[in-house]
Amino acid sequence: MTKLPGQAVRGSTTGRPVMVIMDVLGKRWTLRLLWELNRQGPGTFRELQARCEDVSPTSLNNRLKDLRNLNLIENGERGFVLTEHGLALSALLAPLDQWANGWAKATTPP
Amino acid sequence: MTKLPGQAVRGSTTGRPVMVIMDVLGKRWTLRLLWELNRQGPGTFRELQARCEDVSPTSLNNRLKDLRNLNLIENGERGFVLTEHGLALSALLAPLDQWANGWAKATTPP
DNA sequence: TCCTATGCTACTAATTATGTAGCAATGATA
DNA sequence: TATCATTGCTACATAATTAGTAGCATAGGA
Repeated sequence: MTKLPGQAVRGSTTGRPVMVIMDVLGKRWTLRLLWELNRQGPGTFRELQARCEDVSPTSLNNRLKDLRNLNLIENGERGFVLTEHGLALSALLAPLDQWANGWAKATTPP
Repeated sequence: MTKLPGQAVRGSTTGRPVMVIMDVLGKRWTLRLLWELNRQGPGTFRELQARCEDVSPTSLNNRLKDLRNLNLIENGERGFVLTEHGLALSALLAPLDQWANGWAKATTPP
């Protein structure tokens, strides 16, 4: 199910790590989950469901499985937590916010 | 079809720009396309298809539509080109490569 | 006129996501 | 001890998205 580094993914037979990560980031809710875990910290299953405005449990569970298999999150005391790697990855996403604001301002009429 | 900034997307009714962009980035091939356009420059429809290891024309066309509607790519002389905003966005993705290599090294056994 | 390359569409099949209901396990409460 | 609430999670049916194959219309060059 979850594709690990070294394994082929859709669009890349090489298994190059960046291709593997782009494959999971290209699944629905993955980016959002990393975003929420980074911004609001650890959360339980149902908390995360609420933060993502009622993502279905099926989808949430699948994404959590993916992230766990890839060593990006783990089960902690207070629910699901970013690992060291997950934290670093989600930190890379932080500049997206500022970029998006400038982009939206220039792209859409007021 | 394509959701513009200010419009509700799955998981966010606010239309916040960062949510809108995470919605499209969460569709298959979006990240990969930005990646390829940034790394290898502009390309024709069929070139991009090849770079993405034979993505179906249906999917490619849908993603190109999305990116065009969002002012991230445009049709230039040599095919599809990143706009100013698209270039800035894809530049944000560049650190993913280095991160992924470190992550894979630590995550998977040799 | 023929050939090539362009972007792109129709159509069907496969994969993935959603929505609803609810389960088993754990721990607190009464 | 018998509830009760919360935990992570699953079953199942439906809907939406993606993929694969074939091919079209247009434009340009030989």
